[in-house]
Amino acid sequence: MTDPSTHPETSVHTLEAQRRANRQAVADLGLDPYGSRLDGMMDLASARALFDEQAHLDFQQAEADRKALEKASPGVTVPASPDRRPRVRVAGRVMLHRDNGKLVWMNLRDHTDASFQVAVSKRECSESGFAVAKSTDLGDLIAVSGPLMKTKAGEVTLWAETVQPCAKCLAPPPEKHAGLQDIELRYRQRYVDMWSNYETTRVFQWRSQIVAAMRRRLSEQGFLEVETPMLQTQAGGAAARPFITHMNALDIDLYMRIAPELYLKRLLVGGLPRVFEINRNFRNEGLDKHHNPEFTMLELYQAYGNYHSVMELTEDLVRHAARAAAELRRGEERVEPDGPSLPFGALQIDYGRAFDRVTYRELFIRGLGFDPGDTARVVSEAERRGIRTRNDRGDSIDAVFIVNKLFEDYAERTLDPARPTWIMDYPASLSPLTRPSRSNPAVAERADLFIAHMEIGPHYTELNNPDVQAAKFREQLSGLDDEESTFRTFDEDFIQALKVGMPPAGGMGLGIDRLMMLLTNQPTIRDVILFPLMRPQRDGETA
RNA sequence: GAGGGCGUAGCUCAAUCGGUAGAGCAGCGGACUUUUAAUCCGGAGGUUCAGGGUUCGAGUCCCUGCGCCCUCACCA
Repeated sequence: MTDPSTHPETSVHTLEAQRRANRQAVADLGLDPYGSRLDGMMDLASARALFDEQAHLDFQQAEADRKALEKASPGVTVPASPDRRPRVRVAGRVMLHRDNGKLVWMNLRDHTDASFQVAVSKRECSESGFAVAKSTDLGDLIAVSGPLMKTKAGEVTLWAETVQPCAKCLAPPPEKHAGLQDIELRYRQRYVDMWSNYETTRVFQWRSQIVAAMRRRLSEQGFLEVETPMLQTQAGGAAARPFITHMNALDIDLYMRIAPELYLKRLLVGGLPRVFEINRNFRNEGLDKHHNPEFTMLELYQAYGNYHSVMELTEDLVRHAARAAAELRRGEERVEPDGPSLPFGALQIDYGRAFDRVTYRELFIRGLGFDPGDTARVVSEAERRGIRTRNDRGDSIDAVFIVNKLFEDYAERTLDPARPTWIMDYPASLSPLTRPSRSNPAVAERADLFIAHMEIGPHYTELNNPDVQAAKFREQLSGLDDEESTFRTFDEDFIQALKVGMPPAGGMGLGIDRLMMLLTNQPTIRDVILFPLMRPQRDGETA
């Protein structure tokens, strides 16, 4: 292995070469530019909070008195002023560097504070600390210790006594005011995006804390978090194309899961009445501002519940999450601290009031002006609007799919995006795997939550009759084309589990990424996923 | 998968009808002990995404490829 630092001639850019030289200047002081263990460290926000106004004023006064006395009595040595100012040791990334000659001003950033001011004076700082400050580049990590004071302009500042290098930033940093703007670079080099654009770090801190609040809420309500297989021998629980991988030891193909559903239901059979999982699903499909091939889903099952009971649960959970988000985002414009209402782009979404409820049929009539059961009208209206009513072979497409196309294009869009809304009671024929309503077998006991025109999560009354489930599996399999039938199989073991007896249950899935877009006000799913999938770069390639 | 847009200095962005590729920041040399995107003086920095073509002349027009973004399609 060759150390690139000892071979700077290998196409090292000028700017990096300069930084390597500055790193050498630190090494020449006898210091390790890459630092070492430091105890008694404090984050920047905690340090700032420790500032003591009175101690600062007392010290200033004492110093003024001392200097006056020295002036009045030349030759007399006056003892140093008593200093009760809190002393702290902090570390951070250097965001700004203002070198005034014998006084260097820097602004540090860490995960708690976007800008924390440090002053390094040749008079008060250690000799090596001052030298380190002089050779510091933007983007370096440094540790600083000293008392907290306030400048003339009123800014809390660490007046450094020591400055130590922690890590050199050899890569030239983004523009110091605008930050890293290039969208592609922000995703590819998230580690630069995060420190350069402080908002990015905050969004991911919020995401983690909001999900933690949701976990606590579910735990309080008796739900147990579990982890079920991601590598599955058959990809079940949803209708989606899976990723296929291969296991060498058993020489079998495996599927990355598209949903945990069939395993979570096995746990209901096993006797856990309330289970949930927050984890990744993988779907081998397109990607856009609402889809990433791997995404995080909260899936939950409640024994002895139904779709109404899990709707109530979700409504409480989402409201609770919104409250947590509002608490974290307190002080932001259009954020109400107790959380009934949060901005999402131009919208202001109210999570406090009861979510709207509308049945599929009602919404269809509202959007289209006629009953979805009127098949002749459905076909004629579809044709009038240019929607296909025949497939490639010229056969009539089943009316229920035409109804749904009309529904998605003309009815869903009539929803108020600022009002979280449940669409309930989907046609049974559209939801073949859902339990039909006992009072009206034509509708499925299913509800879907929509916010800001995004589908957030389906809610179901689960099937627990093994014979009905088996029949529905078979029905689903019979209608598949060649491609689909390669990865859609009959899950014998799941049917076996249902034969053992699964309690009646409500189940739901909640798209965590989309919910986080809403609660952190981010326009695309990539902005709430730390490392969204990017096509690999083939640099240096010539045609 | 289809259509549209974009790709210029390390970063953020300009460049009129096809006519010598510019600025700010960063970086470099110098001055400066209360600065706030510090300021002042001086100098430096380019395979205009890659490859080909048209032209006296291409960042600009044409073709191909790569990547990103947007819209649509696919997609519980």
